[in-house]
Amino acid sequence: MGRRPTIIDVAKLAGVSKSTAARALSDSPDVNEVTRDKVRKAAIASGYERNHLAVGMRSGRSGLFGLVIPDITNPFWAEVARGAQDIVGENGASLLVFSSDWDHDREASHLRALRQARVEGAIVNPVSDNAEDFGRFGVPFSLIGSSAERFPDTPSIGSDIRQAVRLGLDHLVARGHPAPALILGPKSRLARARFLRSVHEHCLERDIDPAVLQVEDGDYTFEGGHSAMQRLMARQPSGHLTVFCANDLMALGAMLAVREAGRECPRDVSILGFDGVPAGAFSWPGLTTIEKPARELGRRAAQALFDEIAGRPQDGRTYLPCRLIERGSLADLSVQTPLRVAGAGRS
Amino acid sequence: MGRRPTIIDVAKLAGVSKSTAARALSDSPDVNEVTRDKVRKAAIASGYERNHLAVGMRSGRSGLFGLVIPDITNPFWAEVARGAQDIVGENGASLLVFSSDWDHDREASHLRALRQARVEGAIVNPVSDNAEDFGRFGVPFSLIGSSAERFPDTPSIGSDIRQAVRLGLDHLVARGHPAPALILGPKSRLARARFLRSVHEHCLERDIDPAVLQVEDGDYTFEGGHSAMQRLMARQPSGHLTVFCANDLMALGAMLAVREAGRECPRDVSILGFDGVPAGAFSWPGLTTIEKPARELGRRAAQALFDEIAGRPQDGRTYLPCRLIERGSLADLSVQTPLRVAGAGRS
DNA sequence: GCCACTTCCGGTAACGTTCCCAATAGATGC
DNA sequence: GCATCTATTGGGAACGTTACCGGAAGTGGC
Repeated sequence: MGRRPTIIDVAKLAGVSKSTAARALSDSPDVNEVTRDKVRKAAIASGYERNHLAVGMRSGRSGLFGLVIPDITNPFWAEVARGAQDIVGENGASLLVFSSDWDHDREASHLRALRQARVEGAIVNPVSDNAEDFGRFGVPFSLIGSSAERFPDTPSIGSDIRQAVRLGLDHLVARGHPAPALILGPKSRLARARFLRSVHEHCLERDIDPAVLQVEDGDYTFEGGHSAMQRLMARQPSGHLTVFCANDLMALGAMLAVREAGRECPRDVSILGFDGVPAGAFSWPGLTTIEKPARELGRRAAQALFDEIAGRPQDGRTYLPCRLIERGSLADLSVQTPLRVAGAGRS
Repeated sequence: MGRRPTIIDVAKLAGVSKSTAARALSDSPDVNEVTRDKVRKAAIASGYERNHLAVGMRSGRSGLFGLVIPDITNPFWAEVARGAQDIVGENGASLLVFSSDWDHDREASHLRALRQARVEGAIVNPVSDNAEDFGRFGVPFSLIGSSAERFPDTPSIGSDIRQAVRLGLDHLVARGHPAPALILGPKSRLARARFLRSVHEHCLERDIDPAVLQVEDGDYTFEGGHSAMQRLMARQPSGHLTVFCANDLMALGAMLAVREAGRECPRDVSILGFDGVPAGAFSWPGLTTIEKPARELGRRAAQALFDEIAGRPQDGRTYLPCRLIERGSLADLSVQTPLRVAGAGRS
């Protein structure tokens, strides 16, 4: 009894040929309802389960999709994975998940595994800046994240950084912080340039000279944000300090630096993050931040894949809007300042 | 050129039979080195990549493994997934990842998908308390987490709750908190009973009457910890309060409640968590907690699977030790108290 | 010079499924 | 009653791989 039942066993049990059994179980219209019932009962009785390996071989459709992200342990990418998982599951397929650790070789090896598994499509956040790798990938794929911009002619999904930065700057200005300091990522990263460019554009729109903005480089880590904030405070030891961080982890690190320096957020220092990681909700004060639609990113990327495979028209690059989450890390200077200037205010 | 090259193409290009080509590429000793080289070159030249679907069908080994966890978005389970991913990858296989959302039907459907994909083995955190489901699973599997105890005769991995609780209680006693209040999970959960039982055992060992301990029920959420803490503070409005929470999320919720009540942690309230989630490092104060070895859990579960498949002897149930992480949420009453009592102290 | 043995290779079958084609039977039209 | 049509079924081939079996050389011993 070690063997799993095959469709031949089912056919035998139902007293029909394997062709008929296959037809019955795949809802083909060319089979008598009575026969279909008989086959279905036989399938259940024998504990038959379709062998997807064989199906994939015969039909060319493996029912498998691939996801290659930097690290499943990173909450942002976990959300992306979940979104992709959901859509892939809804379409009756399964998802192979890989973590590349931002490593070229690992990425390449995972892509090879994906091809060998004959996945029908793959969602990738590319570490590689070598477009050729993907040109010869040989499997439908959609790219996710900012580095996808390097591959202009493939469908890709990302968050709308320009809109996100506008959202952040609007909020900062409305709260009376017209010229925030910036804690950015390392110069080597494409995302840094994009973020900075967006800030500049929006500053110009508001007649703010971008050169006025203080800039510190971090490395997208907690520690990086922490030391960047220390440098910022050293440069401006008094007065209210406002910081717009390029990600939440650095913002959280900055918050710690503020507290260690004996200053208080948001009384002395205002902090705005960018990402929407869960930890931002548990800090004190809660981190005001701009949330990237991580799960939706994963859903869209998967959907794009199915659309592409089905031959439905593709959008090319899609940018998803971000959302501002107000928690408590931003002081409202717009109320305080008029009071001081005018010396009076209602209630 | 749409077709992917097969081993027959390679054989043709190399001027040998497909049997020889297959042998050459699978490192069989029964092939001349010169021929092997010829085949290898032909394989590279044609861009051949082994079709795992066909291999799986012929050999019965799909190179696929499955993982079913409650939610990949949960940092604990993401770590588990990562551990499993790493071990599976090291063995040249790939991992199918599913999220069950603690839902029976979803779990069942994912297990079916796993069987149909002909995975060689699966790692599951079972939602179901129905052992029969797994008895007839028909695929080697290893269980992970506390509910695995319901399946005594299958290999399973979990964290050592008794050891963890001992660690926590030792630390609490050493810091001068002999009788902490407890914020637990809901009564319906097996994990709650286990945690509570361990606490009782360790209390008895120290001649502490377990009945003295205040107990509040949470539901493992941030909000649940928040309201449980409010109830606790209402019951004991003054004096130092110490709380041992059954998970970090509730501990973080409790911390917020403390702050909202105008009390301060750790000055007025000491909090000990349990899990080791990353967010605990970003709170203020940092959460002192007991870390479960999540990634190692995943690694071990995967390793157990490979051992089982290879026919290596199995341990049955394995409990992995936890680790105390000291951050700042616990006051040191052992110093303070003697000072008050004795009225003097050095420096 | 014959036999046994090793080394290497080719042919064929099989894994489980689906697709295509042909065949059967009954129904319909004339 | 015969041709035609439809509904339903069965038989084979094919997907790409590996395992098994047998054969062809070459080697060495006597």
